[in-house]
Amino acid sequence: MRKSKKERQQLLTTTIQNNPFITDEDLAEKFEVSVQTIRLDRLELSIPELRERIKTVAEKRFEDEVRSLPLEEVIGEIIHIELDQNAISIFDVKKEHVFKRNNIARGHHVFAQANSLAVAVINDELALTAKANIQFKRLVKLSERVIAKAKVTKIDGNVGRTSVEVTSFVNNELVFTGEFEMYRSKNR
Amino acid sequence: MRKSKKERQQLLTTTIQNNPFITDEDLAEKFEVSVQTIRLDRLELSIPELRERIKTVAEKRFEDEVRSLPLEEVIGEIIHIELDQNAISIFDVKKEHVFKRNNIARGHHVFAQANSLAVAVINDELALTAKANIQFKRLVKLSERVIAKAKVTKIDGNVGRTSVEVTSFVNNELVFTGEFEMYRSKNR
DNA sequence: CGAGATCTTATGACTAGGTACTAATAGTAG
DNA sequence: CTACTATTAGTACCTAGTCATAAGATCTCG
Repeated sequence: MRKSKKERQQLLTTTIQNNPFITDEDLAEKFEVSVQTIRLDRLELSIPELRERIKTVAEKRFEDEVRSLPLEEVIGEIIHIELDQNAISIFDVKKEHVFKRNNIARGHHVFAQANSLAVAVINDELALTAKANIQFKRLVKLSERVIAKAKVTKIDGNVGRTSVEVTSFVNNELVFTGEFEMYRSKNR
Repeated sequence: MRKSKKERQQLLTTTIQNNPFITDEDLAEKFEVSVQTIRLDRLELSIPELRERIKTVAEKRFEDEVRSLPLEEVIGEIIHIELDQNAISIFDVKKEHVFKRNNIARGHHVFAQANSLAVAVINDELALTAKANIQFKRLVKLSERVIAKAKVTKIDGNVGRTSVEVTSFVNNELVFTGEFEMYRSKNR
């Protein structure tokens, strides 16, 4: 039994919400219409294509992961700080921070140092990472000393966001850069 | 300065781990090699393509969502149960379960009924949804009564997984089906 | 140094899952 | 019947690859 357009579109919305991984072809089969009709429906309903939907779900997951890092604890030792200005921390790479087979530091330790410093430099105990754009420039090895320098580049009081740039060095060689966008609780 | 293949591949692994959303083209630029070389590297390292990586991240997120539903509470009323065999529950759709504009039930309530029944039918207090393959067949409306029937289709003691099939009806009309794969704590 | 091995690059054919556009057909209402 | 809406089909193009082949560049070792 064929459904009315109105009915089909409503069920389509629900179906996609509950399974973002479904192709237009499978939807066409499920609703007993052509692929083109499904696409017209999606267009009308402003529902993005499969890959875009998947990407959106994945980005949420990625954000979740970035956020769930242990922010309470500063990774490394802060040797200088001017709140809402800049800060510097030192992190010595130890055995437990590296892969056993090659003594290369796991990426997330370097990231964690930078991220926690980005949090610490903000004059707000409840600051939280909203977004991060990061780059690893060079491998970091066992026994190396990572110097992270954080600089607050923008404070936007209206939307409660603060931008922090972190660069990390080993012996004056750049090993990591990150641009962090942070929530501040004061204006949230 | 160009890196050795070995060095490049190690850094490539880390870079992708930390940013699964990066294209081969961006990687090629970053490492100052051709796109083909990046692809050969990925092949050698068994790192999947962008879209596959994104899908994997998204699937994890989706699973997280399915799992984070409130499983402790049975949605609806259980009117029949034979543990590790089958079960039936009733769920009356109320005002708070529907969209205001059209009185159609939000998909996740129908799912939650089925999922919680799948949990309840298992003779294990700590059962958890590992995976679900679900289909909405028909819209469910305000004041309709959803009858969910769960059947345990497979108990695999070795890997601690149990399969449960749930079908939901309104006035004997099929509105939802789901196949749930559950963790059981006893053999986990 | 030269040969062989390894690595890198380029090209072409193909895939999946679309978007955008055009046009024809079918169904419905006045 | 006409006008409108809904549906279907087809074409050209896109992105981000995979796979295969082959040539060029670089490295290593005798």
